[in-house]
Amino acid sequence: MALAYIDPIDKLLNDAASGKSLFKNREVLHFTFIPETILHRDEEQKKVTQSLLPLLKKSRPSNLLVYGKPGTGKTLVVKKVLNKIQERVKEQSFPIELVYANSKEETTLYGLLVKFGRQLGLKSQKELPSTGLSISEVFNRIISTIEKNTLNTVFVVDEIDYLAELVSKTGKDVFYSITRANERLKKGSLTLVGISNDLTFKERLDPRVLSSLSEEEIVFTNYTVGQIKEILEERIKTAFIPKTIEQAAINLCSAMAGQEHGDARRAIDLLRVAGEIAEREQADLIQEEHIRKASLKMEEDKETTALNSYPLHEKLLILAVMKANGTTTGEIYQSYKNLCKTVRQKELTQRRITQILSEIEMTGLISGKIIHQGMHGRTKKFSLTLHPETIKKAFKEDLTLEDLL
DNA sequence: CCTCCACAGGAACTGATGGCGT
DNA sequence: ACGCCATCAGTTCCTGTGGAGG
Repeated sequence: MALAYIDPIDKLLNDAASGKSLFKNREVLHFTFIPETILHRDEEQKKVTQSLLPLLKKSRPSNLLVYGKPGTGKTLVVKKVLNKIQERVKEQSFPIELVYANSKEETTLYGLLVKFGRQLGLKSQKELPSTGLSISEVFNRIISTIEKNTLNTVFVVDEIDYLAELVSKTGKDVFYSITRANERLKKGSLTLVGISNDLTFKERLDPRVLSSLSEEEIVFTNYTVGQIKEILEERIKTAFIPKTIEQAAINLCSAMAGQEHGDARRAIDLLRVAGEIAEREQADLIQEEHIRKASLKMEEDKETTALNSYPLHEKLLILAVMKANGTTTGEIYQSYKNLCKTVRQKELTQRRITQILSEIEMTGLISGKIIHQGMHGRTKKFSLTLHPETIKKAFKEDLTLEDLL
């Protein structure tokens, strides 16, 4: 007699296969995927194109600075325009070389320059080692390749404010070198397109750099809730099978993203995650409820990955903050020292701890507030902004922290 | 009005890492 | 083999500070 055993794996696989998919083309819901239509950005597209027009005539356009909050399509528009121009010029003997780098992804100035160099054809370690050279040497090599091949280069620096930070930290004049590189070039040219989220970052820049960097400026305005809705609907047409998503869900999704400074990327992500959740639940309609779940999930995922990516002492500190919730640096430090003792770790100095605390604060996992207690001195009070359960769950895998939970 | 607390947070430095050019 | 360069985590030393309590 056959056993009435149903393999749980088979069951899940069967269910998944029989359950219908809500997606027609999931790819469309990734913001990086460049769609044919970028809605509500005609003005900006025009402006960007206009300022880069000189490239067609083999001359160097002004350096360009593009501002806008996250998810306003800045990067998309810039990339699209440049790609089109590049295509146009392909047949001509004066090619445009397009290099793109996101300063946020590169932790160092050196890394950023290397990334540029790589895209310009300095592929091998020999031509451009990933470490060991001085920054000016890397820069010289980049310049000489441009010259050698007579390239019209366009450097797109995303999140240029981060780069500005890096530069100021090391005290190097790279910006200045880049913006004035054209004076050194006998052949070829170099145009800088900076993209920034921070409208105030200019003020922190060296005035000499500023004058040549921001020859032209374009500001991307935030999307309104209505515009986000239209963008979503456009994507939904290609991404989902018709009639799988409730109108109310779309409204909620655009409203949620709209409140957060009109971030279209977030809205699209939200929709995708909601779709995935609905699919897993075998629902055949995406409803408001799924959007809410998706929002929660994304929030939690973000927190968990952030927590897990911290090194040991940062984790210990978060635990210390958790144990001594809502208390001062001094108390947290005590608590932290105890934790160190139990896991047999050498404790760091208080100076370092304050630094780490403010680093963690920046990511938003904890929040701090400076308080003055008169003759009891000045201190900072920290408290968790997330659920202790989330932390416990995230740290469970870390063996060194096992017995602290 | 002055004092003095309990830290905040800047600056400069160290030591390790990793890899260059010569 | 040697000096050099960039970077990172961490340390040492430091100056600055709002207001309760004298």
